[in-house]
Amino acid sequence: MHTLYDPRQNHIIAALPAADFGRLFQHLELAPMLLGQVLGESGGQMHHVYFPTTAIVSSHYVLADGASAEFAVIGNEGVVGTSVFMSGEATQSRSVVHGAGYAYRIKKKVMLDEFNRAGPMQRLLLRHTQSVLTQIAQTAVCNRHHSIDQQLCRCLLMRLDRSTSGELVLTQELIAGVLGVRREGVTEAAGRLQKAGLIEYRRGRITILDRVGMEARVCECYAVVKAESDRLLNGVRAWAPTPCHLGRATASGRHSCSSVSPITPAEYCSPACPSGPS
Amino acid sequence: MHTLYDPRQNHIIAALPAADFGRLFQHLELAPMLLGQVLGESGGQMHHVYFPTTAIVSSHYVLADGASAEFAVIGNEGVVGTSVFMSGEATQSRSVVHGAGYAYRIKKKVMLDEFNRAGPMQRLLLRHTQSVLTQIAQTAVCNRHHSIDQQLCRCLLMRLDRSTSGELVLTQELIAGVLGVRREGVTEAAGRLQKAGLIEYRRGRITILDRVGMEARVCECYAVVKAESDRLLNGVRAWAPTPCHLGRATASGRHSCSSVSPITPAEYCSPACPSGPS
DNA sequence: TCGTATATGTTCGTTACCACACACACACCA
DNA sequence: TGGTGTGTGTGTGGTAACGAACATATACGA
Repeated sequence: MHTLYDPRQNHIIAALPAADFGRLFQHLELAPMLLGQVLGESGGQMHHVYFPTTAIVSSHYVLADGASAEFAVIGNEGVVGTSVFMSGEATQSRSVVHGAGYAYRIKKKVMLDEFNRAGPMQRLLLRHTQSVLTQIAQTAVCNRHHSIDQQLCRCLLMRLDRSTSGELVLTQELIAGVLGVRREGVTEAAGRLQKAGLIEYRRGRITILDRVGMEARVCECYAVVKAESDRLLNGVRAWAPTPCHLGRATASGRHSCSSVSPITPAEYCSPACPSGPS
Repeated sequence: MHTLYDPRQNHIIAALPAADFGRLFQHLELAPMLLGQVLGESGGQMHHVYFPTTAIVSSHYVLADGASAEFAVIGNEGVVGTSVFMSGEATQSRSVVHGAGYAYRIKKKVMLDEFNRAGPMQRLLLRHTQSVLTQIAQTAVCNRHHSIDQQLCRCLLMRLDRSTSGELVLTQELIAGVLGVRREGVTEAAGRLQKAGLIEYRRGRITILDRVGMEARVCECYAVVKAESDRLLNGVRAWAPTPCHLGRATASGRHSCSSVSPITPAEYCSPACPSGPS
């Protein structure tokens, strides 16, 4: 359907109505994303907004002493550079390419103008920002409560979801930086996963052998973030319902009191609802 | 200047131009916020957006096993219920009143209409959301790298900043839930702070005796979040400059390349720039 | 083909935090 | 005034992750 280089490989671009897409098309610039390339530096401004197609971008914080931790992974489901339209001007985070590939980028000013039209693009961008917000919050809790093993699973699965091939190109050193733990800790955790037959790796390349096994070992954070991301993305595409297992705290039916949402109440807890964490 | 019950005690409301404020005024409803009151449940929808004046609200995640961790504290500088205008419909977080007081609330639909005017209110809300985003991300990193002592300091200082009195009403049990650690850990940390003469406490009431000492002991996260919050807030009020110490990674002058921002470049690094962390 | 940089594996003692158990004490109400 | 509940203090042992030092293996270019 799509050619190899089609901006609509990015879900946000793909969700745009034809008119909006047509207007933006001429401003979309194909940008090769090299492993390790820095898109946005902490405290700096971004001059473009990036819509990854095959690339994977990691956003993380770097503390004064050099310690860091990732709080979001963005692939072709999202956009890098939310601070541009969030009126933030600068961002406190650092965005680095963790999976080589391509992205389409748009100049900051063009993006701002498009955002200020308050049309579909604005809605899409805000939804995505909301999903990133969820991802960050979940990461905060995950960092507090879950083991390195679980977080390694989460890290790998999130990257696999955004990867075109089944093999991930990343070193344990890099993962350690991402998770904010020691490299040795990652070596040990990865060793355990390999011994369990879940993954296989060699010098900077990791292959997930048993996806189901990984999902059984990962903490709930992975499923929650994925479900929320899917919900918000589907929401902008086809106004799909909230997955029912997300409403565990209000299962008494508060969902149905929606008055302004375009979601069809009758669709709640449809068969398409993904299964929750084990 | 303000009466005791004035919505403009909330900084976002206060930053609205007269015309916008006038339009919204009739929809602002004073709501007493009781300690422990739940404003938004995980997975549920919010029917109002809250602008705290004297109340303090804590947003946190609750994991499936009941473990939790706070990722944002919101007082009169912000707004509770961002998911309403972020097109999210539902939120994955839980918002609880941690400081009794008042807030003004607006019905969801009114808020949405106002947001979709794409005027000053939208800009204000997006800026605040960006600041919350920073707060969450920093919390994620803080949870990973910093000690309970430091996080307790951060927790207390953030609440003190948003409190009207110098005495905080919260138990160690509550703090433990906020930080996502054991109650005993908080007892020990609080004991150390008291022994050092920084705080004084008795059964559910904590007084900060030595603010400077607390700021010396807290991790950088407190200062970073506060600076970013101030920057974004000042930005919406008087289009004030980015505090110079925030631009450490791009001190070579990338700030001044702003082309679409209404910030006056000449004002960068003005004398009003707050001092950074020690 | 070999040298080298880089990635991974392994060990040690140390530390912060956890889980559980229980003693104490203040505040409030009957 | 004395009971009761809730908040706080303390101790014991266990564990996950840390910090540092070092051993080994792989990929790749000279």
